[in-house]
Amino acid sequence: MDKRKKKDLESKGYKVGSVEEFLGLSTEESEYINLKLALSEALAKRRKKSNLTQAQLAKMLKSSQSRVAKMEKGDPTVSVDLLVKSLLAMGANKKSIAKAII
Amino acid sequence: MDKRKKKDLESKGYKVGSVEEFLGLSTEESEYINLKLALSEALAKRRKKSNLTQAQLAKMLKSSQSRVAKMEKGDPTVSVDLLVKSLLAMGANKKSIAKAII
DNA sequence: TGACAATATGTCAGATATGACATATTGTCA
DNA sequence: TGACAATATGTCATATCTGACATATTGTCA
Repeated sequence: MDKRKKKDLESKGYKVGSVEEFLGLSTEESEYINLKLALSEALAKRRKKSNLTQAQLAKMLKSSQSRVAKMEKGDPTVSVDLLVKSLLAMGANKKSIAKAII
Repeated sequence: MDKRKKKDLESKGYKVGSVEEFLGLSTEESEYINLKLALSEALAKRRKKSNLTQAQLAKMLKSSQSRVAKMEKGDPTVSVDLLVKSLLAMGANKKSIAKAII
């Protein structure tokens, strides 16, 4: 993770640890964020493929447009749980989720 | 998902929808539970491979023995988020997580 | 350009997950 | 068997996530 990337993430609202930690190890953090972003993208892709607006999808998921937007943006207030449940609700299965993550 | 399985899950504290829903479709629910159980098992396996007790792992994760036990049991109060974060903290990467899910 | 649809961002009350603790159960071995 | 280690279960205050709403920004097309 380079400085550019860090700024990107911070601008999205992530706290990316202290400078020491950041310059040191913690692939752990970046792997987590990466995994989430992979799911986010999979969700957006699936929605677009289905020709749905965020508002329409939100209704299907019994959620709200704003939360769908946050999901697709990888907002830090969105959990992996919510992403996974949403993907499953859209017809994804374990296998396709695993594929999206790799 | 057969009746046996349902009872299993219910005995673990899951509410598996109404009878109608249960007898009908909702692969969605079972896929979610399945995915969680896959991560649970991966976690337990990894811990045992590392010859750690739940208490030792809990310390590493800044969690508690009881929560680790719940993670490994696939307790419904444990989120996919926590499972993923824990696996990453134990040295897993996206790829190995994806593999565990499939 | 303006007008309208779609998406993004900020905030918050209520819902859910979390670590921690107590305690119960199970496993192991002398 | 008893004693001790490991794991499981129940509960709760606090932390985090969620849907909902308001509103801002961006996209599109006549």
